[in-house]
Formats: sequence, C-alpha cells, structure tokens
Amino acid sequence: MSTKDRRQRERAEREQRFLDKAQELIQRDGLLSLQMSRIAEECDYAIGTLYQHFASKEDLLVTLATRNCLSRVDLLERAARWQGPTRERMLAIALADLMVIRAQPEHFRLEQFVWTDVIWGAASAQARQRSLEASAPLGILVDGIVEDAIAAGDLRADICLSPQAVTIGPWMLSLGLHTLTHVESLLEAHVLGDPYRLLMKHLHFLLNGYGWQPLFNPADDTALDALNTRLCKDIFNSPGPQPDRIPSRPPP
Amino acid sequence: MSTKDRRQRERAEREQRFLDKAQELIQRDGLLSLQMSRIAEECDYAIGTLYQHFASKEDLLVTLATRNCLSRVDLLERAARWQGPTRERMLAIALADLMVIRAQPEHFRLEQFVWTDVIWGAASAQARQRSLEASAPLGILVDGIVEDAIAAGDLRADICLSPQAVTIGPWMLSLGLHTLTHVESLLEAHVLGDPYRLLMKHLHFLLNGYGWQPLFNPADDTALDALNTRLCKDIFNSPGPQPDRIPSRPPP
DNA sequence: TCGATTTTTGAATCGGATTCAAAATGCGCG
DNA sequence: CGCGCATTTTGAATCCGATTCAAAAATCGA
Repeated sequence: MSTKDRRQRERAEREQRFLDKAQELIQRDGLLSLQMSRIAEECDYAIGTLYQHFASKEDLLVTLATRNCLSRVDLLERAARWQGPTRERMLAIALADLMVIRAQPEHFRLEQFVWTDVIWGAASAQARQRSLEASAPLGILVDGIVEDAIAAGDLRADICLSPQAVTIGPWMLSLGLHTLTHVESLLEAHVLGDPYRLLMKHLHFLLNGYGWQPLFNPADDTALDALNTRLCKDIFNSPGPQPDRIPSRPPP
Repeated sequence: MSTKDRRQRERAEREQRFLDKAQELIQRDGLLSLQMSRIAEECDYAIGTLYQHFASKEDLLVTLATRNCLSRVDLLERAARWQGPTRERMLAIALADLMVIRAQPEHFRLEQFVWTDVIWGAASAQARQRSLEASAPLGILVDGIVEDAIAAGDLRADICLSPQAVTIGPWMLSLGLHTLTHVESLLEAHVLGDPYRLLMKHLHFLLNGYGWQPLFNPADDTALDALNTRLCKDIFNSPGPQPDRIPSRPPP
C-alpha cells in the first residue's frame, strides 16, 4: 500500500502548497483581489487541479482559515497548560491571541470574512465541519482554565455561569475589539491609545467583575505592562505584542 | 428653483426605493444571492439607473447598512436620554441593540459583511465617510452616559479610561456576542442557553468590574429578567426581546 | 506492452457586475 | 409650438473571474 500512501501524502502536500500560495497572495494583494486562477498559475498547476482540492473559492477560504486556526493551537495550549495562577492563564490566552493577530492581521481579516454569512453559507458542509472541529479543542482548553479556577477557589463556585459561558466573555471582548480595530478608521486611535492595552484593561475589569482572584487594578499602567511582559516572557518566551507607539497624552 | 428641488426629491425617493428593494431581496433570498440587475428590474428601472445612485454593489451595501444604522438612532436616543440611573441607561443601550438585532438579524449580518475588509475596502470613500458619520452620533450619545455616570458619582472619576474607552467595553461584548451567535452552529445553544441573557449577564459583570453603581448580582435570574422587562417597558414601551425558549437545565 | 483507470489540463462556459453609446426626456428660448 | 441643447435613462454589449468538463496525459495492473 505504500504507493497509495505516497499519493495521498503528495496530494496533501500539494494542498498545503495551494494554501501557502493563497496566503501569500492575500498578503501581497489583499483578500479582495484573490483569484483562483492565479493561485493555480503561480503553483504551476491547472485550474482544474486546484478545484480537485477545493470545491469552490469559499471552500478554499474556509480551509485556509481553519489551517490558521490550527496553527494557533500550540500557542494557546502553552498558555492553557502553563503552571500558574488561573487568572494569569486566562490572560495569557488573550495575550496569545493578541500576539498572533498583531503579527498576522490578515489571519483575522480572513476569519472575519469567512464567518460572514455570505462565505460560511456558501462553503461546503465538509469545510464548515472541519472548521468547527478545529476550533473545538481551543474552547475545551479554555473551559479547562475556568474549571481549574473554580476548583482552586479563584472563582466562586456559585457563579451563575457554566465554564463555557464564562469562557465566552473574554472571547466576546477579544473578538469585538479586533473587529472594531480592523474596521479602518472606525476607532480613533488617538483618543483611545493602543487598542490592545485597552483590551487587556477591559479584560481585567471583566475578570474582576467575575470576582476572579487575585483581583487586579487596571488603572495601574505600570503593573499592567509588567504583568503582560512577565507573562509573555514566562509562557511564550517572547517580548510580547509590541504596542503601537502612540504617545499617550502627557498628564496635565 | 422648485423644479430642481422636485427633481432632487424624486431622486432621493427613488434611491430609497432601491434600498427598500435591496433589503427586501436580502430578506427573501439572502445576501449571498443579491443581484444588482434584480434590484433594478424589480423597481422597473434599467440597471444603468441603479448605477447612477450607487457606484458599485459595495457602495449600495454600505449605504444600506448606513441607513439601517440611522434607523436605530431614535431607539438608542430614547435609551440614552431616559431619565434614570446611569447604569440602567447603559443597559438600555445594550437592550435596544439586542431588540433590533433580534427583530432584524439581517441587519446585523449585513453590517458584519460590510465591515469586512473586502466590502469596506471596495466601497467608495464617500460611502465610507457617510457610514462613519452615521455612527458617530451614537458613540457620542453613549459616551454621554459614561460622563453622566462619572458626574453622578456612579462611576469613579479615577477609572483609568476615557469615557470613549469605557463605552467601547459594552460595545465589544455586544459585537462579539452577536458575531459568535450569527456563525451558524459555532455556539452550542443548548449548553449556553439564551445568548442574549448571556450577554446581559456578562455586561453586568463588566459593569460591576468598572464599579458602576449600583452593583447588580447577575446570578439572580429573576431579578435580571425583572430588570430587563422593566427597562424595556419604561423606556421602549415594549415587552422586550423575546428570549429563545430554550429550556434551562433543571437544577440537579 | 496494452488497455483500463485515474489524474491533470485549460479552453469553453456561465453568471453577474459594470460600461457606454444611443434613445428618450426635460428644458429654455424664439 | 417647435427647435436645439443638456440631462437622464436605457439595456445590450463588455468584461471579469469562477467553475465545468471533454480531451489528453499519466499511472496502474496484468
């Protein structure tokens, strides 16, 4: 059966090359002008071959978004499995997300587009299925943090939400912020400062609202930065998301 | 100059009819299958005429989304101007948003699509400009609530965020939740219960996190429902968003 | 080596957005 | 009212790009 195996592997490799190229073209010319024919052309295959892998353009996009999602798993896993206070693990998830999107804004844009009715609805059930399967483990990972927090007494057991329902709170915040941030000029950066610091502050407020111990005062900018830096260093061995260099208004 | 005026008015009316028809077609057949030619046809105009109003399909979509946004202004204005505790006014904004989206999920889908790089980037600068101008007053309205809250002492003056930056918190939550909710089958409703109750709970947690007085315990489902119902009745004179009738799990 | 089967190819097709030259209409003036 | 100019409307033609599919090529099994 080795022949069949090899075939299978080569096919998979080709599919990855198509996806790589799509990613590259999106990066270069934007999602707007992505053309199926150019993907095939630049990979030196005929269009028909491309269509053997992806039933439609929408399918390709969903698949690409799914791959991007999978590529984040190890990072988030590191955050979730890190041996540290549960609250910091939850923060780390948000930080990881944030670093990824900082580094690859295109990934977010694609995801946003793919989740749109128009694309999601036009993709094959298969592609959708796989996409959901890819993100499910992430959810479970994060839910685990909440469970640990309850077990450790960091979060009151009588909080009126299931672990999944808690998880979804930070998720809403992140998703909402990234969405707003990526709508060109909707947010006036000069008024709000670095959007990612904003996210972290709101996240702290929300976690404080849950009563997630130990509480943290988001007003303390220095401590906030120190915390972020420490987490990024300890967990990801990275300097962390570089803040936009928007000068904060000098104190009056 | 009355001739010219009349012309102008008739033109504007026609534009509204085009937008109405677009809305209707989206409602009927989905955003995916919206065709410029059909909009024109069903309004008994030639395609070219449609293109006198909208430079492109993207422009039409952005314009439609803008109109939808404007149609919400009076509702939100009612919430913002209502004479009541600042915290309840903020809640009312979220409730209003929620009722609108409940009643017109298509509006949200359209907005989501329009904010996508692909559409937003392809629309004319004009259309984008007008869209931004339409949402700006809403922002100011909500910012005003935060300012009032600080002035009234409901919110500590030394909160580390500008009014706009506070405003954005609930906005992130709403936007994030609606986004998640509208991705078919991403959220497992049976695990989470009614997504809108979930939103209100998280909103309370967030406001509690800000220390926005008077604090409220989201664990008290009865009080939560009562509050929502009261606000909807007092402010909007409406029974409020009908919750999905997903039976909550019986207590073990 | 040969026919059967699978895979690849890319020209042809199709759908739908957009254009634009011609036709129609509106308007001011003698 | 009729005429010529300006504006508006029209919809067939064009263009673009996704998708198809019949033919060609490659692979396979005997």
